Amino acid sequence: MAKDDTVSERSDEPSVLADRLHSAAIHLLRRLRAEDVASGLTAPRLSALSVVVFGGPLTLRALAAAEQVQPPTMTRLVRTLEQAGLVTRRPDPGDGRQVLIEATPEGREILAAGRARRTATLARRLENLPPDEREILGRAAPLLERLARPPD
Amino acid sequence: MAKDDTVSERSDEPSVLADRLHSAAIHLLRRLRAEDVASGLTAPRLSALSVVVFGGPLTLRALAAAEQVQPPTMTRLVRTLEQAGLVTRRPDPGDGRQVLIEATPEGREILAAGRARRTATLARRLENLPPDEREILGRAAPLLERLARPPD
DNA sequence: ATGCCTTCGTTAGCATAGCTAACGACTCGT
DNA sequence: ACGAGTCGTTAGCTATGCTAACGAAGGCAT
Repeated sequence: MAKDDTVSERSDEPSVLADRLHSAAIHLLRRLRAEDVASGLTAPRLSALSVVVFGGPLTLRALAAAEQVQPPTMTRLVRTLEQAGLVTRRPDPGDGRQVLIEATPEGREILAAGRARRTATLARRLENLPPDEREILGRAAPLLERLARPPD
Repeated sequence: MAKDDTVSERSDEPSVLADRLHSAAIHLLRRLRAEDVASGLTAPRLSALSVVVFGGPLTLRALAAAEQVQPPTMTRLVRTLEQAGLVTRRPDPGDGRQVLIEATPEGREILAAGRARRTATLARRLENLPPDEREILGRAAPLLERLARPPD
């Protein structure tokens, strides 16, 4: 192997790059799980709540699609958020089948606090990064989000 | 909010960047889950197998630490890999408490095939990316892996 | 050499989060 | 008005994470 491939290896081969991004995603999430527990909001809950807070009222199906999860999974997720008083559910006035999910003021507060606590560790380490490396990550973030989105 | 912040927002604020990286990691993994199922190897199994294949024989505890998971979780993970014939477990000759985990030839084959299948979708999309964007991701991958590692 | 303390891996039991299948309620087009 | 399609839920399964508790093995001091 190359002498200093630990950090500097520049995976130009797409399949290798894909693999490394995938591996990095797994380990990054495991790394943050501890903070999740402390905040009382697990990763999926926090992620879903975030969409509800910033995405305004939306139907359960839309929320499930946004989170790339099947509807039953989102039903359960929303129920726990509702029981915690972070979101409300009300029937759509125009279509009785649909349910509109909206964040409560408390949900918005909790989200802000939870996000802060959860990303504190990561943010601290980002602050200690050299500016050029932080710059790279700053540009990579939108690309990663795009990669995670459905094909079109 | 800004009009076109969906993709182009350049999160310079560390806490915002941390949050976006976290969100991207969640969605990226959900995106790849379908391929996981098809390959018969879930994300944690594939990740652990990868460490065993490339990290040579190692103890269960070391593997758990490498995967940032508690020992009981790794015990179960290894058992399923062993039942699938992808790894072997043998007692450490020098220390009867420890167990050495090693990949079988079949494990190496399956890993290669599984990784290929799993990352195929992602790799295909990476190939379609403009060279400059792929370059950014190529440089970001090692940084992300470093971020996910324990402090020091 | 004996005993205590630590370390390793396992078992047991719990919570969460994903999925599919099946179903009732509702809408809509004909 | 009725049949087809859509929405959300329930039921039930699997996988993955955790902590607590335990037995087996090693290490060290006396």
